[in-house]
Amino acid sequence: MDKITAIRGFKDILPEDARRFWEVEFIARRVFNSFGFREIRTPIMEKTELFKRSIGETTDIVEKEMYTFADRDSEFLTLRPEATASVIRAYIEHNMSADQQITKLFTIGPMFRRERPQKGRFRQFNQIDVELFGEDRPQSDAEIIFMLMHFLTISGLNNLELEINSLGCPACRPSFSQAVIKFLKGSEEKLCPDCRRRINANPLRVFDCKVEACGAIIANAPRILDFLCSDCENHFSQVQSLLNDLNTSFNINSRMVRGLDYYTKTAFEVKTNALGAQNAVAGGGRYNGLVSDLGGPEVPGIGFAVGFERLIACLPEEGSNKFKTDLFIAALGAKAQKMAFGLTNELRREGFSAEMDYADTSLKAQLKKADKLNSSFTLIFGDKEIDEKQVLLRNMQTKDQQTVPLDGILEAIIKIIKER
RNA sequence: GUGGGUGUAGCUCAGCUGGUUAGAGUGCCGGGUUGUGGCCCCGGAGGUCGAGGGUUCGAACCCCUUCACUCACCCCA
Repeated sequence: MDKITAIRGFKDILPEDARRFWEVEFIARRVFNSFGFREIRTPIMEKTELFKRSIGETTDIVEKEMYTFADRDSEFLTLRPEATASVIRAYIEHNMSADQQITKLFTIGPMFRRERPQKGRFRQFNQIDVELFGEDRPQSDAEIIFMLMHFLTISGLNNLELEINSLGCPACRPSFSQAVIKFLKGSEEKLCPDCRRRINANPLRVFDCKVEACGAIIANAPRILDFLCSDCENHFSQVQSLLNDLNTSFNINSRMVRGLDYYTKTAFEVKTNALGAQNAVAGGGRYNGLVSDLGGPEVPGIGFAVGFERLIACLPEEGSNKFKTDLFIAALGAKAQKMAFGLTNELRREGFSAEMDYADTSLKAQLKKADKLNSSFTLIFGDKEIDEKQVLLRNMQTKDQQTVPLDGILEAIIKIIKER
């Protein structure tokens, strides 16, 4: 019989990692709440149309990376490849813009993209996603970037590099795009095959090509920042100055483009050196036209996504965070076993972690098990102790052993555990 | 979708130019202590050598096919 394994690119999160996920989620909720963001949970599947309209028909994500299938009534559904579209859909659907001028939301959960897996890249992966609607002033850009950096820092990451750029808006980006295409066509022969393809498909992508020859050419390419309209330019310089006020250091990367079509004005990325080729731990930007594109009101928005697995991969290895057990009960003989079974579960009902060995093996084996479970105390008793109405309580660290009257044993144990 | 690397015990890995019962460390179970854990000593269990085919007297090792994992490209968190 063949073993059934997990789907390629889908990973089990084993207990040790699950705990780290839990810890980071806990920090995320606390930080985001203090900045006024509230959690929303949206379905992991949406109508395919939603992603086509938001992410862009010609992006790689939509063209070849989505898990899309026909439902039984032949409607096309897609496992979400990112969260922004779903959050905006919910924002529109529940008329949240009518509720308050500014809406701050975050969501945490799995995303799906059918890419070839590699370090830091999986087909199912988790993102922490934050969105802010209804505010276009540069303060909101700076605030959300500041919050992101703060969150990553107190999660335990260091050596982070924040890069920002402005991608312009529908008023100024087209002239830049044209200038880029013109420039690239001028030196088309010297570009790598990928970039030649990109000239037509997605010209801005040429900017982060890793081929050296392309890099040399691109160094002289037009820069988006020279093409910004006065509104975008003003916005961008204010974002910079506000970030400076918040002591948030950054680099301007005029060659940074973002993969999704909907970004306008501010775009940002956080990079780390601990991830191999997939070095972006978080990325985001402003998307002022997206809400209305999806059928909602004219509401500006800005947001970011953190790669959960990538974040955790950057965290320093921490050692002894072993699972702890308050009490192990070593029972010898049938009568003691029966009593231990009740005691173990009563203790659990009181909120303490308790374990025992149903196998009724040697005391040595049971103590070994207690040790393995990292228990603070072990209660030891057999027929002799039951007859004498006195049981033994062993402190596993100090090896001290005391006798405890069997009468009122539960309360006595709880008291001792609490005192520890 | 394209390219490179790797598949041997639960885990990490040895295994020489092909040679007969495939090893180590660690983990697991037991014993040394008839009722006392960690350290130490001793013993045991655990493998269709990723799968299928081929070459050969003989294959973990060579050849072909295939699958999986992994890294990188593409792209992205």
